[in-house]
Amino acid sequence: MKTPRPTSFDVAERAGVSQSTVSRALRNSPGVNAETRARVAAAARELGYVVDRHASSLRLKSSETLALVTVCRPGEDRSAINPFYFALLGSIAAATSARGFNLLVSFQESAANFRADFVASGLADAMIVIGTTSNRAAWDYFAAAQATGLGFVCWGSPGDPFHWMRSDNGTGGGLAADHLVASGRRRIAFVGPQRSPQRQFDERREGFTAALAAHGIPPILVEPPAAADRHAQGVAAAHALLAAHPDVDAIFAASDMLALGVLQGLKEAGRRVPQDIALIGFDGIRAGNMADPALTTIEPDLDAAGEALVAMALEDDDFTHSGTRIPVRLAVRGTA
Amino acid sequence: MKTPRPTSFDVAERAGVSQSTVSRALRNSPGVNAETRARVAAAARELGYVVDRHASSLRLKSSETLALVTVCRPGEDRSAINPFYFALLGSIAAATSARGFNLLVSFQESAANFRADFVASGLADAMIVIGTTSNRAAWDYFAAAQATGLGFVCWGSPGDPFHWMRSDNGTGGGLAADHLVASGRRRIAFVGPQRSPQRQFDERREGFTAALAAHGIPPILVEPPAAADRHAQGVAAAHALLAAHPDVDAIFAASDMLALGVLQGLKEAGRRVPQDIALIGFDGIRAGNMADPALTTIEPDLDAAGEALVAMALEDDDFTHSGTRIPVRLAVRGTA
DNA sequence: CTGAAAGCGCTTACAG
DNA sequence: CTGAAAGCGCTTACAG
Repeated sequence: MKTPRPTSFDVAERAGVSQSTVSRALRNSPGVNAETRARVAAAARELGYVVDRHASSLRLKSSETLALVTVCRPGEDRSAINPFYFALLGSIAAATSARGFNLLVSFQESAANFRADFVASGLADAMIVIGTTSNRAAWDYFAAAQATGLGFVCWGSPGDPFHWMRSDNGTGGGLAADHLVASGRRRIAFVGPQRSPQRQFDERREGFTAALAAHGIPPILVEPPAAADRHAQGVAAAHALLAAHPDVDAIFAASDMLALGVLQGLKEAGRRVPQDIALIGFDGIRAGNMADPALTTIEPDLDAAGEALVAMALEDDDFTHSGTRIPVRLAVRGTA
Repeated sequence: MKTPRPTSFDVAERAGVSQSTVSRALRNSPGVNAETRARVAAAARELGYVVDRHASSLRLKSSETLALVTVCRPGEDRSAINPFYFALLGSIAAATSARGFNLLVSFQESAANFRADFVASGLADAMIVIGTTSNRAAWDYFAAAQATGLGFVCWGSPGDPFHWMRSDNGTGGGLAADHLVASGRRRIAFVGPQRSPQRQFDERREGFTAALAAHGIPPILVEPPAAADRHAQGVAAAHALLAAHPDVDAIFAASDMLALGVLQGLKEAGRRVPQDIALIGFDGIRAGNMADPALTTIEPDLDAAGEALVAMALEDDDFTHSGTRIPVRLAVRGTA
């Protein structure tokens, strides 16, 4: 596994040129004779030579690498991470790779593995932080890191001091409300955190209630009971809602995981979806599409989200795009 | 964003020692006076100094980084990647981080972004390749890369020349068969690729049919029709199976995504699950748990898989653990 | 226990 | 267009 790797000096010797010429030829610097360049390329190929990225990065003071931190729930199994974040990770990876950059990922959940030194150590040129906003300790840690001068970009809305980007939540909430009202629903509930530090849930609720108000409908607001994860919270919330408002005929859940839990709760209670109760989620996760019926949802443009996050992290030194909204659309499927 | 970072010389000056002493103190080298060490640590903290990983890696010839490549289906949206691979990615990340290593991830799908030079460039110390075995071009590329001397570890069974690790598929197939027979099923089908290069599907089928044979039951074998993804293949396979064998009373699908598609197809055809037809999948993806009814499945121990893959990639220079089987268990939920 | 110095493998200003 | 040389920021053998 450990044959000493060839260096640019080995390539130089084989090509019969100096080491500096090898470097120039391989970096496509201007002013290298075409024939020389070809000879160097051939020698490099024959030797299986690849530029040492550490030496190169050290010299250039840039690593062409982006660090992506995903904040997890403490104790959460890695395979249980909200699939929305995995999907966002995928779109960030695509945007990173399109720029020829590498992506360093890190899942963090507690003081035992909090780390924000990717940029400080030169490992990465910029950092993006995504993941659950429910992990207070993690966000306090990153707030402290930011206070020391480290700039990074967040998805969601963990708090005011951060540079962030998030879905156009208000518009999404409005789309959900309009769709439910247009399909004849009148006793409409919002299931989602009301007193959370997570601004995006407030925005979804506010956009939703504002649109309902325009139709003269006051929403039923349901705070999901505490539970192991969003799905379990949704199940419990459905039962609580039905107990307090048996005549509810539509529900907008603040996230798909919550909505999938609500769907299960409604079925357990013998309610038919969408005949008895219509249901709309938020996020567009794939599992929603495989639910029965398939979950109608507000779907952010994930490709746009990944692209915008990476662009802001890598190219927008002053974070002038902080606060940008990612467009959402209503994806009508089976539940509403 | 670009204040010049402090170096070990800056720390040395502040602590009133030489640069070499700073390096030793910070690396916890033996033979550094405790008081000196403390002074250096304090100076580093005050300056916000972090060791430059490129300089360090260049000197040490080791990057403490693992590269993880996920092979995708060409044209596939990043958010549509089989969630099993995201879950595996998560468990690999956990095992990597437990060793204090960094994880570099790369999603690859076509010649436009094939890359295997993470180790050759010094960026990573080892490489793991996971993802769909259906992308022939990708695996040909990695086979060629391996032929040039690059060693890496794969999940699944893309082909014989690779060092691999995979689920105990045969045992899993047997568990599925025994469970179906024990619950009284007799007209039992296997839905999964029969003529694929993907050994793990063969193994699941073989373990399944062998166990069925012990009960004197011949299986109905169904090759899923070509479709956009496994889920769509499952839907189509269910319809094809019902057309050919209307009296089928149990199905074992080669993967959860396939099973979820089968479940949808069965519902479309008006069959009740599990009353009319029992269904078992393979993989233990989270979406299966949220299906209605929740999908009974064969679940590999993902934590063990991540740990074993990372250990083999990082610590097993001769790949002596190639061929290791990850244990699986039957997770009985709603569909069987 | 500590310091001066070499060297890891590059990139590029400088000189020709 | 090409080469000799400096220097990126570390780690560690060598000397004291």
